[in-house]
Amino acid sequence: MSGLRSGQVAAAAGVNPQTLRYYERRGLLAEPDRSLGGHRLYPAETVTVLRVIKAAQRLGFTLDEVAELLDAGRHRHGRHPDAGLRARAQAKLTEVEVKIADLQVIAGTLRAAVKAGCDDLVECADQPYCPIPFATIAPPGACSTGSPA
Amino acid sequence: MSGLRSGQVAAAAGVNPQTLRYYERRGLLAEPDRSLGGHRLYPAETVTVLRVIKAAQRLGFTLDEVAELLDAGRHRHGRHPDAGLRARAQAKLTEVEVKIADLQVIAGTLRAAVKAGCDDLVECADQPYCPIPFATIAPPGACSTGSPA
DNA sequence: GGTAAGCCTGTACCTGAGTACCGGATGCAA
DNA sequence: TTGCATCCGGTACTCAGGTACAGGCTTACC
Repeated sequence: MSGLRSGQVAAAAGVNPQTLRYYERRGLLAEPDRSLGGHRLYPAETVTVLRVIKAAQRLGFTLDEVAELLDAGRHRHGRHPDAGLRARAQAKLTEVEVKIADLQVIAGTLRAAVKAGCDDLVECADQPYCPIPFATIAPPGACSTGSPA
Repeated sequence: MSGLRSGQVAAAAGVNPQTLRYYERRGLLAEPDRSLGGHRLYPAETVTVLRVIKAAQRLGFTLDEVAELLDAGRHRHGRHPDAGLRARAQAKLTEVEVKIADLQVIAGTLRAAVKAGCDDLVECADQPYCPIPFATIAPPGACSTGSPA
């Protein structure tokens, strides 16, 4: 027995072996047991944890957020309402929806630019027919929510 | 006369003065004339160029891409079809559309997770009812285009 | 001509998520 | 027991798009 070596875990989860140490530093993976010589020996469930991390990242969570999510799961869930995955997923969903709306505005602008046949940005900027909103263009995420939280 | 000083240009365009030097290094802004003492003196149109840069960034172009776009505009347009703003805007539009589709998949997954009431990622990963696709989750942008270019 | 604000160059730092390299130690199989 | 793959730690680097700081010079106004 003993456990899986870092290379095995990395291969099984499809990540770079260095990433395991990185996640350990970041608090996403618990420090595993060691062999007598100091090599890491992981329990099999580490592979699951890694898959979970990758899935959460895919859903838009940062590593810090993933670390909190994992922690929230470990410390008995349901303590206070913000801590759970459900609430955070809801918040992240809102974020993603805002981002989608933002990109849709951008797509609309690009479509208009293509249609209008703009072919030189600097020249265009002075023309009245150019659909690109040079002056009023907002930084990403600046709109749609009334107050900055 | 002489031109605008860097602080004036930066203020007029709403950017950090350091950013002007940064853009100059990156090839987005031409090297301006200097005063006898070595201070930069910008023509008024630089403010327009900065606004254009910011607008293009907002539309999803990287600074390298913006530099190319500006260059393409300067070197007489219409040479070959890829070079123009129109073609690039079309390509960028496709990129943005892919990103939107990707985020919509993510939003759908988050909605499903909220609805299913998942509350602990690691536990969830072993449950059959959990809607989060841990195993099959793809890296961003991996789908929808058949071959990796 | 004095003084303060502004500008100069060069270098270092920031975020986020890793990846790469180094010299040395360990694990495992033949 | 030898040899080689793997792993160790620590450090440095990557990408993108800036931002900050230090130490010194210039400009502008009174």
